[in-house]
Amino acid sequence: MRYHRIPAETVRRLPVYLNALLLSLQQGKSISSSELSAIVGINPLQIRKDFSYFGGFGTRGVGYNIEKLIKKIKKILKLDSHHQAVLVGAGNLGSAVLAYPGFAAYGFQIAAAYDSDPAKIGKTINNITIEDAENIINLKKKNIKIGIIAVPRQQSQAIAQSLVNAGVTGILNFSPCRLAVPKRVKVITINIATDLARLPFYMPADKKIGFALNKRA
Amino acid sequence: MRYHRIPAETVRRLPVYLNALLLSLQQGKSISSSELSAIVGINPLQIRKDFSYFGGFGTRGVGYNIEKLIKKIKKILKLDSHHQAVLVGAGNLGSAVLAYPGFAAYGFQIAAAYDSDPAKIGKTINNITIEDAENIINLKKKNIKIGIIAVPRQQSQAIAQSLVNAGVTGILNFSPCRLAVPKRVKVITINIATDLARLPFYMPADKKIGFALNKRA
DNA sequence: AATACTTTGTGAATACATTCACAAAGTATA
DNA sequence: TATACTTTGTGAATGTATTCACAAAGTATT
Ligand SMILES: NC(=O)c1ccc[n+]([C@@H]2O[C@H](COP(=O)([O-])OP(=O)(O)OC[C@H]3O[C@@H](n4cnc5c(N)ncnc54)[C@H](O)[C@@H]3O)[C@@H](O)[C@H]2O)c1
Ligand SMILES: NC(=O)c1ccc[n+]([C@@H]2O[C@H](COP(=O)([O-])OP(=O)(O)OC[C@H]3O[C@@H](n4cnc5c(N)ncnc54)[C@H](O)[C@@H]3O)[C@@H](O)[C@H]2O)c1
Repeated sequence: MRYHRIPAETVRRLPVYLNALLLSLQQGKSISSSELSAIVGINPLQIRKDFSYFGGFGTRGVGYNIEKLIKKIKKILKLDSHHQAVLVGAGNLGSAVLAYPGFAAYGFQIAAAYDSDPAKIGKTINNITIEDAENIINLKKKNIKIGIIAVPRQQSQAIAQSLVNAGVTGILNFSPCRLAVPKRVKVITINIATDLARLPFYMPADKKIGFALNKRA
Repeated sequence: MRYHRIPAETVRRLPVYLNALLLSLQQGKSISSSELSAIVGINPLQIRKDFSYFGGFGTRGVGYNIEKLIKKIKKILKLDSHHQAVLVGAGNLGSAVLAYPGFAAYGFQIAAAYDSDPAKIGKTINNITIEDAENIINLKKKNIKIGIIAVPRQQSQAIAQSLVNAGVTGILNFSPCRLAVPKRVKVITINIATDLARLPFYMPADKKIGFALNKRA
């Protein structure tokens, strides 16, 4: 079981498989790579290769035991234990994240939320009372190692710094900017605007109807 | 100028460069690949290689003319014309997207929003009045070709179908599922939960203090 | 038990992406 | 104008990821 050496692209796909497998639990006991492929839209050969990186454990002629596979993927991704996270910035996006129930399936729980706006501090969303961002200290003692940043771009670096100082070693960042952090801290940035911005590149160009008519004439 | 042949990874980075360049416009007239690198956190060699795919246009010894570079990237990404989009699902996440002013910098404008909840239909967010999702028809006539999906997972496929029927050829999907669409339609899925789920994999394991003490003793 | 069929698993081949090494073309300075 | 310096640009080399071809190991059927 060589946990290192798992390709980054495989690590990116594993949670997608996990998501599909959790939904397939009711369907039956086992699932084949081609059935899984139909759900997630990833080539079955790729799926088998991905699983092979941490040791084959399907049964030939049948497929993969779903429960076993879920356990295995959770272990690889370190999702076999629960994770507490804090949210910083309870604005539009932050509130949506705070209200989302879907993180629990992966073992995540948002344990606290922070903002700097006095109008927001003290309010409660989804049973979490928003605290003053000044109080982001010693999260390690509460066993919190994940921070979610949803503050304006200009404030993100300072917040990242506070989180790291408080003991956070993993950050999910929604701000459209790079965060400078120590090497041991992992940052995953979700940049909604840049994802939207590459959509037109892949879209077909408009057909010029006038031109088509000209060709006909 | 071979617009095809641009690597997918380069297309992914171009909007990131664009974002940084728009912010650098005030700073000066030109920017070097290493200065840009400092902002975006991407190796300068990689940056130059990326730009070289659509023809070198920096000046050696100086760098790249920022305005010219912005124009060029916008053209490649087809962001030189404006794009109208519709949002479907004005819930927590959808409302955040609707309220976000940052898409305008890339030439995007949300022209309409839809929901199926009678309690939401008729409400106005950011000058957009939410319409009944039944009315997603003939968007092509209004020159709308981009749809943003922020409805619950179970409803996403049906909404995708409606959007495609209405003439949409590009979809930004926030639902944690695959969407089956015709080949000509491009889907980019942002799956916040799966991005969060691969964070623990990269985070350092806890140091067991007790064990460390034992070693000392 | 033999045969046909299904599905996993893997080394090798291919495709794709990044990095290297260095030439080319500019600026700045004496 | 020569020399030093800076920065871009690119073919080749290296590294990473995907796909191919096929063996291996199971199930189902006769
Ligand atoms: N909403 C979107 O669709 C969207 C899209 C792309 C990117 N983003 C990015 O996500 C981030 C959040 O966006 P949003 O739309 O929720 O913005 P928002 O303005 O609605 O929310 C930001 C929140 O952060 C709080 N805040 C500001 N400074 C703070 C500080 N120092 N400490 C703690 N809290 C602080 C504000 O009080 C506010 O509640 C931004 O960086 C934005 O660029 C959002
Ligand atoms: N909020 C998050 O942080 C988060 C994180 C990960 C994924 N997501 C995904 O994003 C999507 C939206 O999440 P959300 O938190 O905004 O959910 P939400 O429940 O707050 O909003 C969903 C909205 O869609 C509307 N809707 C339902 N069926 C519809 C239909 N047929 N046509 C039009 N509108 C319809 C609902 O009325 C509601 O307003 C979901 O698929 C969710 O899984 C959200």
